[in-house]
Amino acid sequence: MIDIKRIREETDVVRQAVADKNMRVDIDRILAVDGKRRELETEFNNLRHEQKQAGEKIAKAGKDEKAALSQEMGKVKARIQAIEEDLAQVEAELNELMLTVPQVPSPESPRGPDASGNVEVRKHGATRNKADFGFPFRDHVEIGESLKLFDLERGVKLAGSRNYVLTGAGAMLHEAVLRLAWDIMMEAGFTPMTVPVLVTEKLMYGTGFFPLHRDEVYLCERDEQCLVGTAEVPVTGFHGDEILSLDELPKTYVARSTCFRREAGAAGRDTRGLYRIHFFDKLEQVVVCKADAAESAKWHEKIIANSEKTLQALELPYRVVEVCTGDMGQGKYRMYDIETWMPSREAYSETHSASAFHDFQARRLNLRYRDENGKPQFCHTLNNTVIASPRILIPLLELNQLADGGVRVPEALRKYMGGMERID
RNA sequence: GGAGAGGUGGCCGAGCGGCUUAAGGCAACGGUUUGCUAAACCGUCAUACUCUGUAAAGGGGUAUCGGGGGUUCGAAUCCCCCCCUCUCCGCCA
Repeated sequence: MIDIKRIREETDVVRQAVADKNMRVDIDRILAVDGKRRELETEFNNLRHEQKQAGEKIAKAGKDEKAALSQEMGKVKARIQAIEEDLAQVEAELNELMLTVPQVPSPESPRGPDASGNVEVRKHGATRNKADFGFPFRDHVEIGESLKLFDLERGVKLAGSRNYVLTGAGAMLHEAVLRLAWDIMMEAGFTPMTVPVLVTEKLMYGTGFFPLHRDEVYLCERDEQCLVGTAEVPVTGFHGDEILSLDELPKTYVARSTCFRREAGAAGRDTRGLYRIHFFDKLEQVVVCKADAAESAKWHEKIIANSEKTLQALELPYRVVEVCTGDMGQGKYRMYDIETWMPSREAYSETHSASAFHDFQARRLNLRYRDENGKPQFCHTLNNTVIASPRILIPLLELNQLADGGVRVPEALRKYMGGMERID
């Protein structure tokens, strides 16, 4: 959500944001409905004022006068009820429209229509293609099946397409990666938490996933709850409807959760292996800080650094990409993806996503703090993947495969795997 | 899942149709007093929208007593539905 005043006062800026983000939002309609709302509200307020004053008079009046006044106020009551009905309708429409208005992106974000407009910021580590291995390259599916690291067929048997079961050393590797990431975040001083993964719809609106991305979410409609696609949802919502004091900011949280995604728009895409699946585990970092662009930007850098540190510990080559306006999504102010090199795809592929929202989520969540002058302000929120598995196992297995068919375990993971140096 | 009791400002807690613009207390903040601290005393002490107004400020109005609907000239107060919390019972990792 953005401030409606901004739509009134900086209409062109908002229009440009809609265009830059490749969205369609009827700004004129919003302005019209907002005007109508204010008109009705003023009338409502005036009538209520009249009603309240009359109420005082009636309380003190004699019997006859009381009856006369009451009858008179009956008319006012009817008008108030009519206006209330109109107002409710207008407010509902305005709210619905407002939920679709994008955050105005950073002037520094590259402008572009889609992923093609994203800009590489930096690279780390040496990449290797299939031909560079010096022995017949096997992709992660072949490695996993031969070493019994996961079972895709039985995953489908249990839960349908895009499901899987990690087994044996595969499950161990999955846990090891998450535990390494956990320890890195503990060292960074973030506060760990466990959070519900089945949450209210209100929270999905609050974090900006609804209404636009409803199709991508599993609904438990009988209970009016949703399975989250990321721990960002409950963690960012943790302080919703609160006014934090300045001295308790920033809040730096990290939470592991299973993430559920319908992948509704991706039918037929990335169907092989563990790349695009309906559930996975992710360690997510979330920062809530004061509404200061520089402060917010500083934390954005910090949470990206945490993720890079994790990838470096895993010895994985990656690049950081700045996401352009057309690809960043409705709520984002600025966004970076980290893409890890995957030899089977002969490409860097998205494994992390670092977003700065400014006050977009905080407004929807009513997440505030009291500033230096004691005035409530909306916080800024940010989040980034620390590690998501099993997707990260794709480059991990492929890049560490050995000529003899085994897989080398990276140094940093060995202590989480009982000292195991290789998987055979 | 069954039975009962509740949900009022940052917290405690009164109010159960119109002298409530939500009493009183605690905490917090500002001030007076003081050698310092404490105490005492005085003051401030919700949020949102809106109108008015200013260099800042300020002032007026409306809404909000878990959420929604209803009754009434008038609802924190009465009625209905929902949500949540607590106690007891049942079930359970």
